[in-house]
Amino acid sequence: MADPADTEVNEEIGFKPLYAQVRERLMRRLVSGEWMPGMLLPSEIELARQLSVSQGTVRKALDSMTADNLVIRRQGRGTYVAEPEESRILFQFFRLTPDNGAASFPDSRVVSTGHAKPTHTEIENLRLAEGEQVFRIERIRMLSDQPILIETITLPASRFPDFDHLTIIPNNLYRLYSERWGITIGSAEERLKAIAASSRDAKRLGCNEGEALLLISRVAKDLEERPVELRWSRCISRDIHYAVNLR
Amino acid sequence: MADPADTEVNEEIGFKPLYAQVRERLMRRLVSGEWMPGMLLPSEIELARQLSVSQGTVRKALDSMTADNLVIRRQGRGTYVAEPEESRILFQFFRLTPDNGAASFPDSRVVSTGHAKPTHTEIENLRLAEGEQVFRIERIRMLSDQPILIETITLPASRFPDFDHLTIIPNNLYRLYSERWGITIGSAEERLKAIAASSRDAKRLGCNEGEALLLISRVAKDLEERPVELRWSRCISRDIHYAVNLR
DNA sequence: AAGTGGTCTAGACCACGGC
DNA sequence: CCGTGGTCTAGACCACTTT
Repeated sequence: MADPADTEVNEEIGFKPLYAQVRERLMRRLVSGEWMPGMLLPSEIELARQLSVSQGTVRKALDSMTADNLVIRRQGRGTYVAEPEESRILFQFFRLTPDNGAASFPDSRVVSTGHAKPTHTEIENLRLAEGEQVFRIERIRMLSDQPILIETITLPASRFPDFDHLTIIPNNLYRLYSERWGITIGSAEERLKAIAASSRDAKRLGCNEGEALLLISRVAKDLEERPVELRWSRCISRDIHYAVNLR
Repeated sequence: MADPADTEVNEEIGFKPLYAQVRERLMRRLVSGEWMPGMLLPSEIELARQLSVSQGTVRKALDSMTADNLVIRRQGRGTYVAEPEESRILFQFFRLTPDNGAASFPDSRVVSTGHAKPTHTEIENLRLAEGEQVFRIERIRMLSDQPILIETITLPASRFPDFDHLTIIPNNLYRLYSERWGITIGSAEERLKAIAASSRDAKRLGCNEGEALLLISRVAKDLEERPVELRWSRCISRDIHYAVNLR
């Protein structure tokens, strides 16, 4: 029962190590909603028994999921599904940092919301089907009461039914996606450019028209790597920078 | 001999797993220059014998070094010290990508070079000692013959003796650092802002004064995490973006 | 004391590359 | 063919957390 060839057929060129197959089977249970954020997973030994592999193989699968921030392991307690908790989101998905001092979660003020027909860019980035509608949110975010950025968030209406029924839009959207629609954001791709502030953005941000702004466009993806959210942020980078670690 | 406590003293709170100790011992041999880029390391079994640990422990140490791009493992051949080769550098340290098309290594044209007294910023970022001199390079980089960025590179003169004796300054500086001074760049921290083009930069880049530019400031570090190079790049981001993957 | 993840070992077989 | 790294297993002990 320990032979890789026993548990799954290896046809043609497509060999996959057993631990990768185990990871996929665990991922399926995550995606299906069987294991919700915050929940305790079965122990390594129990999972090994269920999947008919050794504890070491389960461990290697769980280690790779830990590296991707999908689960959190605590010695003596067990393995938990990662939660979209503020401090983690801040660390993982928010790269803006004050030039002096530590990063913190910025407050938000919603400017507008509503359904719309998607633009060409939105259709491409969110891989929308023909005729699919989107929901847009525009909001201003501030650090210590200073507006620092204005962002336009676009969601495929089909994956977020009744978004417009929300009475309030919380600061931490990724937690909302998870709790209300069971959608977990697992990764994101960001692209940065420098642009000149439009008169509209300048007015909202309280800066000069034509001032250089950092434009951050983000495509956030779920656990199956499907694009879920498109976000355009225009940011005053006078006292703030975008930080990246290269290794 | 397999007991962690045997091989190194674990005092007070400072426990370190055996594989981490092995990694440190291997790192020491890398840093010392015993193993130069491109060289073949001893096999896992041989290293295990030398260090009196199991092959699995050596493997865990080498795996973590692989994750940090310090060594490259090839099944059937062996484990090699990573080289500052163009395609790898491009992937690891160069995040600028054309909006349409793949990234490529930009050409360079040196504008000026010379020794100088460091600025306050340079002293801080490079952690220079009192009175230490720096060497500065200013160059323009182009993609398909279009100037896209101008960069100012600052090096501590003490770590790069006779830099001014160079007849030509190659495009791939990190390979030069490695071959000429045995300095390997292992990681870098980048900070991005949007700024308005100065008249000087505008002239050199062929853009309008006041146009929004992407400012990228990078501190590159050696294998011991000591800062080695400071680089300020001002980039025209009209048809180019800075790409980041968040996971 | 019992259960969990974390570390370490030893041995087996496989896939790959060069002889 | 042999030696390499890659995978998988089984079993031991450790450190941590809860009961």
